[in-house]
Amino acid sequence: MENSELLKLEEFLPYRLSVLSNTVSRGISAAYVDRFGLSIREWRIIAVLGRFPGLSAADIVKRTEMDKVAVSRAVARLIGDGRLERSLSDADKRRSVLVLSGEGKRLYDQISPMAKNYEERLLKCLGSEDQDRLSDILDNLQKQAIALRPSS
Amino acid sequence: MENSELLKLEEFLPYRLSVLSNTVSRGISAAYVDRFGLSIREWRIIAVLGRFPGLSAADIVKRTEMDKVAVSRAVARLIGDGRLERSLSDADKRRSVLVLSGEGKRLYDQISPMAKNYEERLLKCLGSEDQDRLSDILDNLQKQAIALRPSS
DNA sequence: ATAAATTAGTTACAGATGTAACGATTATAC
DNA sequence: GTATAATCGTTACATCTGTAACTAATTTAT
Repeated sequence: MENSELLKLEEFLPYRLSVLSNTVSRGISAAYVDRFGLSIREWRIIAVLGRFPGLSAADIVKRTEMDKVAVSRAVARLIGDGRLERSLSDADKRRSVLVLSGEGKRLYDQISPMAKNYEERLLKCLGSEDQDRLSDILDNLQKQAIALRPSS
Repeated sequence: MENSELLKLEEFLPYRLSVLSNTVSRGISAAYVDRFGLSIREWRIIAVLGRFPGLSAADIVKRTEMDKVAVSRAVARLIGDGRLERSLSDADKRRSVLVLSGEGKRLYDQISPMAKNYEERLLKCLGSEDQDRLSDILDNLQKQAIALRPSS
C-alpha cells in the first residue's frame, strides 16, 4: 500500500497549474500565434496596445506582468518587424509612447477574435456556473500567491 | 465608452493561468527550491523518484509532462550533483534505472513537506467546496486543452 | 537470420530568458 | 542650485530551452 504522506505530483496544485498553462499556451501558439511569426509575449503586447494605444513600456510591464527586459526585447522586435511605432513622451523624454502600426492593427484584428474563440472552446467543457466560480477562484489564488511571495 | 468587443487580457483565461502559474512557481522556487540549488524541473524529478524509485527517464517523461531532453539534462545534473544514481536495466540496456541517492532522499524528505505546506497555505484562500470544485475544473480544462491541440 | 523500423537517451545549435549593470532623464532633498 | 536618489529603458552575460540530428539497443517484418 502507498504511503499517503508522499507528495503526489499529479495532484499538486502548482504542478497542475503549470501543466495546464503550458498546454493552453502551446495550443494558442500553435493555432494563432506561430503562423504570424509572433511570440506569446509579442502577442500580449499587441493585445494591450490594441486596447490601450500610447502606453509606455513601463505601462505594459504593469498591465502584462512581464519583466521590463522582456518587454524591451519584444517591443524592439515588434518595431523591427513594422508592427509597432515608438515615439518619446514630450513630458518625460525617458518614456516611450507605443502604438500599433497599420500592420500591427491588422494582426490585432485578426488574432483577437481567434483568441476569444479559443477561450470559448476551452471553457465549453465547464458549465456557466463553474466558469464564474473559476474566475473567482483564480482571483483568490492569484492574490494569495502574491501574498505568499517572500518579497511581500 | 469602451468597446466590449476588445479582448481584455486581464480577463483572458490563458493569460490568467499563465500569470498565476508563474507567480506560484516563483513562490515555490524562492521558498524551497532555490536555496537547495535545485531547478523546478530537478525538483519534479526528485519528487517522482521519491515516490517511484527505479523509474527510467522515459517513465519520468510520462509522469511529469516534461520533454525528454529536459529530463535528460536535469537527470544529468542531478547525477553530477550526487543526488541521483543511475544504472542500466538488465532487460533493456537502453533504459536507465534511476533512484535517489542518500543526499537525494534527504532533499526529498526536506522539500516534500514544505511543498505540501505551501500548497495548503495557497489553498487556504478557498473554501473546501471550492477546493474540490477547482480540482474538477482543472481536470476538465486540461482534457479540453489537450483536445484542442492541433496535433490531437 | 537479417534488414528496417522503433525506442531510449544524448548532443549540438540556435534562440529565449533572467539577473545585473549601465546611460540617460527626471524627481527629491538640502 | 546642486547633489542624490529614483525611474525608464537598453545592453551584456550566463544560463536555460526547444528542435532536430544523432548513437546505441531493441523490436518487427520478412
